[in-house]
Amino acid sequence: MCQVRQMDATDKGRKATIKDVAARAGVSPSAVSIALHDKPGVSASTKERILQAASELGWRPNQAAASLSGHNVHTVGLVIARPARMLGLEPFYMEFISGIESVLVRRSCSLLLRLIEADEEIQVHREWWQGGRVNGSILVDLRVDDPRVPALAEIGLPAVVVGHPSLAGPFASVWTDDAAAIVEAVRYLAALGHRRIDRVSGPAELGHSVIRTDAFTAVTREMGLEARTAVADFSADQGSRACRNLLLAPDRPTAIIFDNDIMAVAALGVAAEFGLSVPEDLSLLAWDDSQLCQLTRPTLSAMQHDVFSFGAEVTHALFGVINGEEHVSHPAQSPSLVPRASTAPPRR
Amino acid sequence: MCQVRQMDATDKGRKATIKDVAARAGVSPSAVSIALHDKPGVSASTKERILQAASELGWRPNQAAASLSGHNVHTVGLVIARPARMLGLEPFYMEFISGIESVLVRRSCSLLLRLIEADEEIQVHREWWQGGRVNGSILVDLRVDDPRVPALAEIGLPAVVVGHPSLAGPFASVWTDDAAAIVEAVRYLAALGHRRIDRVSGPAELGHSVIRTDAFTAVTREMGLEARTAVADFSADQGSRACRNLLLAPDRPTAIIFDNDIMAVAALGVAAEFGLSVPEDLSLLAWDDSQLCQLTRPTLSAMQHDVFSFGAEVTHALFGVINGEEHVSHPAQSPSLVPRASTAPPRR
DNA sequence: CGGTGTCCATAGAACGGTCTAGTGTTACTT
DNA sequence: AAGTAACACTAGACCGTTCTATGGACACCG
Repeated sequence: MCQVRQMDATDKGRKATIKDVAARAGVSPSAVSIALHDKPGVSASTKERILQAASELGWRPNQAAASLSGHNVHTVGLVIARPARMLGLEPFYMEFISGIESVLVRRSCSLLLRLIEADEEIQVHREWWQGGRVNGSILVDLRVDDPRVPALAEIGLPAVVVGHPSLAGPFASVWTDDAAAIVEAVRYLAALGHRRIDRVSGPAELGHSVIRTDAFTAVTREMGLEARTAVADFSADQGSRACRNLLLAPDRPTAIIFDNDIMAVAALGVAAEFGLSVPEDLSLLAWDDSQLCQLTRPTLSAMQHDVFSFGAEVTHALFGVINGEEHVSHPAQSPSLVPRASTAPPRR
Repeated sequence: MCQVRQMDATDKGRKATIKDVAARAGVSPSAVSIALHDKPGVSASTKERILQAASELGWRPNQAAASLSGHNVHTVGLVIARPARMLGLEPFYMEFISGIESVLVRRSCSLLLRLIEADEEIQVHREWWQGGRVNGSILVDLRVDDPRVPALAEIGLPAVVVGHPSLAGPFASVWTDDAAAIVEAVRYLAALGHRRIDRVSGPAELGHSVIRTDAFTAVTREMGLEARTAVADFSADQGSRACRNLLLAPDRPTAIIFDNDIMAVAALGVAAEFGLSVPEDLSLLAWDDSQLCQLTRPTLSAMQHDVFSFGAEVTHALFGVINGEEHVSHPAQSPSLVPRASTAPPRR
């Protein structure tokens, strides 16, 4: 792909190296390294002189070189396996990334981000970790028996899993209690009087879909409700299709729960198609509350979840892992119900 | 900050190096390097054997090492100077980043992303470029006489500026013709019959705000319209405040143009506060069309702009620069007007 | 006065690649 | 058959750090 750095680039403003700094301060490169890292081994006065020289030359240590000798690279990795187009549409990831950055900023760290199409995620992480380009990574969208878990544990990548510990294997994890949230959602709708509650889930292979589906099945059965889950992929398209299918069934639901906000918004359109008014004929409940839910008419009730803080917490946990702390895993705040205009008792 | 990699990490799954591959294939490390890069110097059979050995060991060259010897690092940089919280709320950046990734994916490249708070952007780029961590960078949010331009040109960073060539100095740039778009917007509103058209702009120090403001002033004067620009910062808060100020003026506007979509959405709320109905009493026109504009009631007319493609084009241009191509600068598609329900002829 | 620490500072070997300047082999000229 | 060109391959320097030895200088101790 892209070529070697341009010639006209390298001869301009040749970068200062540790040697230049050492020469200017009249010491050896080793002394410079020691001074920079606040290690014992140079006198206060020499250190002063070295730092002075470094700042005069505008020198910052070359991280690639530092990484080669096994040092901190001030970078964490994130690989997302979704088509690029979708990333821009889904509020979740951007908020999550913002949350990550909010922690990184404080430590002057960067995020190495890669979107992939197929199943190359393990490769990418290997390359990043073994190539010393990241200090650790965040793993998202865990599937059941995710192959990443054994593979990345094997190479010793410091990582935090976003998802339930049951999915995380030996890795630390930060998760939301999706089962509890599903129970809360179902109880709420049942309390309003709904007896047939359906649900549109995310991809079945995702670990949290499974957890939610299991909890949903259990709680509805326990409460003696009619229930069904249709599977979609978080996109508006598949969300509306799934919603349509549910509404076409002979025993039409009076309430539907969605696994994200995009699909719930799409369902508003489907309800209109069917001539159903929301919430009188059909209640809709979204997940991953975002601005979207407040901008629609009617506004959407949602399981609210502070994704920004979630991202921050995950990143915080990752630094815990990197620093070798124990007991890093913990649940994040559970989604909580925000009733808005899209849920109400069923008609009659 | 974070520590050196953990011990229990490095002793697990020790990474294969070029030497291991060389040993297994029975050749020298140089031969491996040559084979990997498809350079002349090894026979077809040896090359085959080497690649075989490499794949058996799962070896990928260490990019930090490669970077040290002046090689491609498959990474481009992006620094954004906004508070982390805002990033998640504004659809623009996420779509822009998705567009960038859509091009990077095809070349197996990563994006190195950094959010900063103060004026440290030049530092970050220096570190990345001189440290061989990126092959080039994308510069966004250019200000008038932006200090980044001379500083980064000086160190020879390959970069593409997102913004008008007049802001880009020696750098290549990709830009939208904001002046033409402003003219289109004003002509449209004037054609509907509006005589007093106001505008809420982004921060005055941003280069494209200046360009839009100048064009706005020029075209309204030329057409003999009353016009005024209030300055905000793209946030919903400041957007509504600015909008309120404009509506409180004795000669109230019948139409307002906004510099992004968030502020336009916020203005819907302000109109409601004032008891003004949109579009009868007040027409609103947004910029940077996104899902938001279609989800509000009434839907918002907007200057539509394919931000995803824009990001892709910018990235494409950056690879052009990195590969030493000439004539990389070019305008991107101009925003075009999408009339929806928030614009109409003024009452009476 | 020799031995033993402590403190400063340095030399030099990694780290994992790339690349230049070779060294041997062949094969082809003449 | 000697000269040479083309090819296959390698030794070793180098990139910019960090880090482990190690060496001097000086003070303190017995």
